[in-house]
Amino acid sequence: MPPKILVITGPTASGKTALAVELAKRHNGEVVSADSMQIYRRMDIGTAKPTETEKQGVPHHMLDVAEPEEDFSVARYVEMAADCVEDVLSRGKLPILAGGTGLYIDSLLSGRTFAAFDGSSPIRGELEERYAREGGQALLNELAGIDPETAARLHPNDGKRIVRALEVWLTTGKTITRHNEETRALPPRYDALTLTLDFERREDMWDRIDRRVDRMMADGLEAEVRALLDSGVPRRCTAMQAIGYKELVPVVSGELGVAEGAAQIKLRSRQYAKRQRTWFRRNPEAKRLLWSAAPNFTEVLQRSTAYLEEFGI
RNA sequence: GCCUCUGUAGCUCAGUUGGUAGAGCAGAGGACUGAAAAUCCUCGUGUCGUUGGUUCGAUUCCGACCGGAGGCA
Repeated sequence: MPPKILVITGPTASGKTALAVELAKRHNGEVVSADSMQIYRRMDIGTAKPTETEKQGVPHHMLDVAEPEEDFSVARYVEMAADCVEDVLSRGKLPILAGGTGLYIDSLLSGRTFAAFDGSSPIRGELEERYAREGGQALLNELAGIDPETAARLHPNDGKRIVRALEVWLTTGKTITRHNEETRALPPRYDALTLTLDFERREDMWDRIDRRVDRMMADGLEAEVRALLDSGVPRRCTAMQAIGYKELVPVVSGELGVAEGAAQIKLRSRQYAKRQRTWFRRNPEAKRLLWSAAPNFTEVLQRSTAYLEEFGI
């Protein structure tokens, strides 16, 4: 039986950080972050990275492990996070995986492997160029001759996935369909109890998001973005695609008003939360913890503890 | 007070030479295997401001009225 771990997830601003810390204190745990943007250093306010005060002395892993100008990836995340989890387990403590990046969580738990990827190879760049020049349908037709299954499920506009499917074929000689079959057959790496936080009514979630964005702006998010740009972080890198950052680039350069920028962040956060919910909904095993109009932390803690006992942690 | 423009989907606006209407944004649902806070797909009936008139038929033409914007006094 794979080792047991606890997973806390949910849409943005649903209280994952606070619950993770509370449960860590009660169950001798350490937090392993599962957040695709909190991995970057110097991006604290906009990613809602837990502060020292919020951590309450509980060790946190997978925060600040990359520079903003670096290109991070799921594969790297799984590799590093797995080491963290092993380390926590080896010290006899409970790993608590907490974060909102569904792909990272699922990949780590399932023991999924990723097809080889050579960052120095020109293959991806060439495919992207062909996609731009010849169009998605042309590449999709080509893919259909190699991997008809993948070609059938991809849309001509889904450039990213078409390019990756061809890239996997060209670099490994194996279709991505074949690779997926193999990796799905692997046994799960961990036996996870997943707690999914959410709101009963989405208006309450929107409220929380709005208030959080207001606080971020008051805490100096604009200055944080400016500092990143001033230090030479490229506008087009992965880190600058984070919500709260890309919206403030035009504010820093004076092309957009602060109020308009903040409104954009709120809007994009709501849309992001919706996508997260779609992802989490497809895990039928997860225990859902819903906030009612007035968040009741005591009750959620009680229920979490009951789930933990039932699960045998 | 007079003149001009304007009132169509939650918002911004098209449009119908008279046969009850459609885009963008917002919103909803879904997908997702090395960018994932990314990327991609699907979904558009609403007293066409109100009320009379003309007409077989009006959201479309005409009048009045009620909002809004601008101009002249």
